[in-house]
Amino acid sequence: MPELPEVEITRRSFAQRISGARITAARLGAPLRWPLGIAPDALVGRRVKAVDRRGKYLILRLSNAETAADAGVLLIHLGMSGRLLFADALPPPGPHDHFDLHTDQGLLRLHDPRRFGAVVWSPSLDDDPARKLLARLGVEPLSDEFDPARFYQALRRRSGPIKQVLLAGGVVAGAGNIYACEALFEAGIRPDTPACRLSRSRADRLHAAIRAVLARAIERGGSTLRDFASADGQAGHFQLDAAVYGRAGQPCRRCGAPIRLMRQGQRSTYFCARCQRR
DNA sequence: CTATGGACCTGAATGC
DNA sequence: TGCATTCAGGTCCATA
Repeated sequence: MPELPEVEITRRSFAQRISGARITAARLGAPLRWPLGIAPDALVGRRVKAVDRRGKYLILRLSNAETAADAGVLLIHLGMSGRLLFADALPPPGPHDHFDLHTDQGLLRLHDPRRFGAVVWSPSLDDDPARKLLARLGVEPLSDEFDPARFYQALRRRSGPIKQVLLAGGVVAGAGNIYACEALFEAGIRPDTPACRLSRSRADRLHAAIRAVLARAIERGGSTLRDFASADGQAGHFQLDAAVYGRAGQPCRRCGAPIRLMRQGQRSTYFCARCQRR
């Protein structure tokens, strides 16, 4: 479900409301992608200081309720079908509700039918398992660290198709299947172009397109393809703006040629063969 | 080191 | 109607 914009929208929808909350209980459901790494009861008495984001991970920073000392982090990943809810009260957990964090300011729940998501406790971001999970992520696309010259240099070292390089997230984090397709359309680049063959000026266009597409998607509240909603239940609207994603056979909004669909590494890639060139 | 394919899991949509 | 197949917003791991 969630790429960077959906994760960021989710973060914004409950970060303020949960900030400072004292954990009163925690419950696990069916196993997720990785084990929690701590007994749920051991979380009781800690506070949620802040909610940050790195790539597609949410980071709940915990502190000891009495001493205010740092008390680890909870990394939350939504996988393909995950979604968070945060409310004063929620119905009893159903078969797809795999993590409940009860606090004195509300109940945070992870709902994830496919269970590719995860909730992982780590002593700090610099310790495993958080360190290991975050180590492979590329730069944050909306930060100053993402700059055109370094982006171009990083692409020169990759021979794979640019779409798959973006999806892998090792160069720049956060673009998934929707936004990788959309950014490549906006930059006029065919998704199967070898990353190392992009000129500096085309890499610059792609750099700008990635930023613009992700920023616009956040403004629109993310994409709701089937069931995405923020932690307070708001659906997103970016899917209505999509130029190529999910539009196979429909006319390109720019030139009218039919949008094409191809497989790249067992993922669907949508593109306009007239507007996007190698 | 990089690139590729398989694995994980459930539910909805499609095809015969 | 029923059953099999395909596809879905991610990413880790083994293999070459």
